[in-house]
Amino acid sequence: MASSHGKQNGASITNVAALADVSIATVSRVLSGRRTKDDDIARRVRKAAHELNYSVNSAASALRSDVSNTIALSMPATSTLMAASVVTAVSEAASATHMQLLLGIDGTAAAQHRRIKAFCGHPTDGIIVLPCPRAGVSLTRGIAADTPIIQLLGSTNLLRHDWVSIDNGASVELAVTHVVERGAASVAYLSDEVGSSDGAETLLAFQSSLNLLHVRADNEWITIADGTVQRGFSDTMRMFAGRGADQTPEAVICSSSDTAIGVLIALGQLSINVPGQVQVVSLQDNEAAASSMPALTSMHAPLQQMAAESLRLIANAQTNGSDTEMGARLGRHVMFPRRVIARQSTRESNDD
Amino acid sequence: MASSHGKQNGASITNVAALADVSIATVSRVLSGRRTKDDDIARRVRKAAHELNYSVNSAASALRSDVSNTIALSMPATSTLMAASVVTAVSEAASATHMQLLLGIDGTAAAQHRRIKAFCGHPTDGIIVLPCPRAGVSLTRGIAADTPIIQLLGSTNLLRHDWVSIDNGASVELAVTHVVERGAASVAYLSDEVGSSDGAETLLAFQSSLNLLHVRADNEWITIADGTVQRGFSDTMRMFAGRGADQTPEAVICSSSDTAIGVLIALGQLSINVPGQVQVVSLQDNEAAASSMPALTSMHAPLQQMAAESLRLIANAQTNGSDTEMGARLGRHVMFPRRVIARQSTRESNDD
DNA sequence: TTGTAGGCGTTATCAC
DNA sequence: GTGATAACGCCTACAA
Repeated sequence: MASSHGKQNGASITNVAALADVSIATVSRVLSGRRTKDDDIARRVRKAAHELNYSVNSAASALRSDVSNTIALSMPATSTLMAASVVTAVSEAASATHMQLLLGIDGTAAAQHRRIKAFCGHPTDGIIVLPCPRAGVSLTRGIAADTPIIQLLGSTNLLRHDWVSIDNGASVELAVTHVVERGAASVAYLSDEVGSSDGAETLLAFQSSLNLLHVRADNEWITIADGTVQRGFSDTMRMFAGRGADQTPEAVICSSSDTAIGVLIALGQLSINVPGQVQVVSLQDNEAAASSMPALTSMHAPLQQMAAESLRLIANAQTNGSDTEMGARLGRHVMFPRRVIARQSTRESNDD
Repeated sequence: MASSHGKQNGASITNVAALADVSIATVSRVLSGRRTKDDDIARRVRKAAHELNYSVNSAASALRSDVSNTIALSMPATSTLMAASVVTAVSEAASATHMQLLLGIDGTAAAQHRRIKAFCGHPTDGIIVLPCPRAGVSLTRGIAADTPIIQLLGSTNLLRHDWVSIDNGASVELAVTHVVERGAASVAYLSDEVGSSDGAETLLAFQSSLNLLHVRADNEWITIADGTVQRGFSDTMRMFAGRGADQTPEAVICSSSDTAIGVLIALGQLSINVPGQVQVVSLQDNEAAASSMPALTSMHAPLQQMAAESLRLIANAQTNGSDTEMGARLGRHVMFPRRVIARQSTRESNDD
């Protein structure tokens, strides 16, 4: 008769010990790798465990050892591709270190606050937090847990803990460098709304890159608007229609991939060759970028590395403990620039 | 001095009991709502718990009671908007029932198999599985757990358990009905590749809808290709350029939103009014659909309801237990049609 | 209604 | 290196 509860497969460490004819302590040691030798006993234990389809009850393990091999991830409720990529990256990083991943998605800062608090109650080795768009510094107020918390992404360090984020300035500089290395001497920039600090920071970095790399950019080549396909289409029509090559930029950098695809379609209508006459780059990748014609060169955050770094910081915080004074501490800040994914909308490098 | 382990906030049920001057049993009962009265004792307990920032140790709770309030979700590693929406929906459904969510993302069927097995080891009340694209029926081979497993989405029932999926046929019929109710008598269909069984099923259902609703669709109005913006643009140019109104469809249905946006841009170039002369609908929603000009009417799966239904099936399976014979059982199959999100690219309904 | 005590499955501590 | 035993924090019969 099966258990009437949601109980797991009946096999426990006791059954394995009985079958292997050893003590439960030995079973525990063999299966957790705390035993060096690989003799007959070890084999017997592993065989018994396999036969019984045994796997440790992580609740009991966590209860006794205070190590849960579980990390938690708290995110805002944005159904964007970026969010999906973050989840995937963190999940893979967790798997790589044999950790389970607990996920909580919340729409408001208040809900996220409760979520983080609940995570602290769970036996969790660490918590990764992507702050809600409009969250304040009170996100971890009143949460005095020993559990290490680290912030991933976001524009400011809300949690006052370790922080892993994107280097927007370095990213746009890399984009400009990319097209310049491939022969462009003048660049247009179709910017996001600068309401967000990210947008403003990126625009600023773009302008300083111009000086740094001796690139021309007329004022009317820098536009600020939404990130739609149509915006890219209309901006490009206005910028390129009926003008000679010396009155138009040799490269277009867009904040969003959708905008860049609008640019590609408009240039196609105008019979302007990409990447021959004009190169196009997007600062952010999306699903459509790889399948556009020509395929769009775009940038994306190295989320795998950022997730791995987050886990490293958690592991590090655990060994260090909270022995350091926590007064006005702001934690480490690790920044990663986006990487260029070179596709057909930019030329072969001159360096090759 | 803080604990040197990754230990949680020091407060345990014993501390709360001491501070409230009651026994731990009373604390447990009050906090789990198993005590009806709301007298002074209950208040004292809650106050003490709050002051100590106490939250139950779920590992201990799960160990003792065999109910973990945790469900697991196993997904393939596709960084798509759909995947993000599924995760969000399941997370919200879990939160609504006060469940924690354990997430595992895997790229291969073999990895997913291991993942599901690992989930069974954890104290988990149920497992929701989105099968990897090319997974076989061996996905749960050798996993004889009492933990209920249910399949979410996918084209075939791989797990031979309860299954919650999308009704593609009903969805496309709803799309055709939508434009017909708004005055269209002829419809074009820009289909996905029919390599997937989903695509073929949808195309078939589209054709049967034509008869059912007495709608005209010339052969050349039905095209099968990729789901890009450019495809929509070029198909539309070919279909509409230089033709009179009696030679063109009054509505265009697209499998993908990107394709539909290409259609919108092309119709704009041809000065054909949307939705006045031609209505446009996409069978799938994406980020860009709401911000296109005009905003794109599209469909999306009712993932919140599907997630809630999944949890309901899990809860149901728990009470039923595995007392029913498991021989050739295939489980219940619950199908949901996509819903129409009416935006500007289709007209006001005649019924209004 | 309340308190007491036993046990969930595992790991840590101790003797051997 | 091995085995007996005590904890981990909580829930729940059972007794009061």
